[in-house]
Amino acid sequence: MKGANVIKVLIAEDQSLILGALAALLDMEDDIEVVARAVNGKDALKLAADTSPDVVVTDIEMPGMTGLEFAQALKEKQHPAKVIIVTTFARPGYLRRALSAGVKGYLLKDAPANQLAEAIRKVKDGGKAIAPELATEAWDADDPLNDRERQVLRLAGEGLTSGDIAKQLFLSEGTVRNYLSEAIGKLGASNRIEAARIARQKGWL
Amino acid sequence: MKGANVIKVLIAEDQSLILGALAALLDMEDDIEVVARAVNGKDALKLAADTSPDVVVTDIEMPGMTGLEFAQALKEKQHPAKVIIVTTFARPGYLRRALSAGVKGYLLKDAPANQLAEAIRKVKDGGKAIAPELATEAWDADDPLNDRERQVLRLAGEGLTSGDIAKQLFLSEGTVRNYLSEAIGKLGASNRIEAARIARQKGWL
DNA sequence: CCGGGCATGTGACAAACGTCACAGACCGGG
DNA sequence: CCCGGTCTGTGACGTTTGTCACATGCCCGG
Repeated sequence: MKGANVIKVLIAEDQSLILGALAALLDMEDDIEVVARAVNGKDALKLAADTSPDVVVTDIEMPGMTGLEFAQALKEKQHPAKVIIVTTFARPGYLRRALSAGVKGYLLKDAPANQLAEAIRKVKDGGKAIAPELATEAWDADDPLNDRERQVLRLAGEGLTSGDIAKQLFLSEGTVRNYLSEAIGKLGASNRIEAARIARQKGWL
Repeated sequence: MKGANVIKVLIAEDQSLILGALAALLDMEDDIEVVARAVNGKDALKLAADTSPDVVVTDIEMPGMTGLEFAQALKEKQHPAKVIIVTTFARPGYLRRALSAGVKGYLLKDAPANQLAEAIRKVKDGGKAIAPELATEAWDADDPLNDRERQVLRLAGEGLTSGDIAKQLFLSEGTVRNYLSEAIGKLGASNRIEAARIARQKGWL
């Protein structure tokens, strides 16, 4: 549990207070050493190259580059570090995207505090650590929206009218209404507001 | 910095991982001792009575009883503990409600990690600790909504139709439309969706 | 008791929304 | 080449939304 056997960890988290607190939590473990901290994905990418951590712990929602994009980038660079996502959001869509980015762990912020260290050890040894409440329902539904529907729905969720959306996407208003109608149908909603809410909650944005 | 001079702290935070991490962070300080932890406002209230902490650090958004309601309750019981709010949300409405509940500190989760301990010491000594980015803009706008408008707008933001809202609140549909129209006007929005978005973002729910 | 707020309801109207059937354009595979 | 998708647009239709003027009832202070 010492010397060369220490697990080197990089933490990425945009809320500094949480970042510091997580670091303090992990530093209490004998076999874990926090070798670097980053407040966004870009910094994390650079620091990962410099400090070659064994495991990266990252949030998802960060300004600039999200944790998911960061994991994707690490994978493309064939960096050997294992990635663990720690997030507030139990959204199946997030987990799916995370897994296809090669992420090895996905924990929720309301998991017990000791699970983080456990997950790090497990992942370091080649295992996986997925939050149990998500492991099962991850595959309950695929994102049924296509790109246009997603774009239109996102803008509708901001409060734009069909006409506004049409102008922004260079479509006719009728077409926008058609896409919205499609999306509402696919999501089982009864209007654009509910549809946007559902899509957001599932992580389909 | 030891013995009777240690500051006794209670932490309330619904995300266990963050709760544990914050506790670890504070336990590193010689003059601070975490005497209790709670994952919601109700537990916090009971533990505050049992352990008589000097300072309570609490999140706002927790299931059941929010941090703001908790602060209010502590004040009504005339409990001597000072309250520090730690939250993600820089919403003027929240800060205002917090201050009128007698809260002594209001920090954002993206503040530097060492500020929490600093804030605790400051508040313990009778001072205040308000996140600087909020201190100024706290008074830029008052919540213009009345209770009915708030209720109606909240439901509208969920995607309910005017008719649904009317049934739920035992109002006529026309009245619901009137309240919505009022709210939309007051908030400078152009439809219910935008109005809900604005109100949510300002912390007026 | 009166007057003025406030909460609630009504009716009417234009605008926006949601649905549907359908049509042209394009693109790829057989 | 034609056939089948997918994307986009149109027109029509009934429904919901947003706005406004106005009515009713209720309570509180003078």
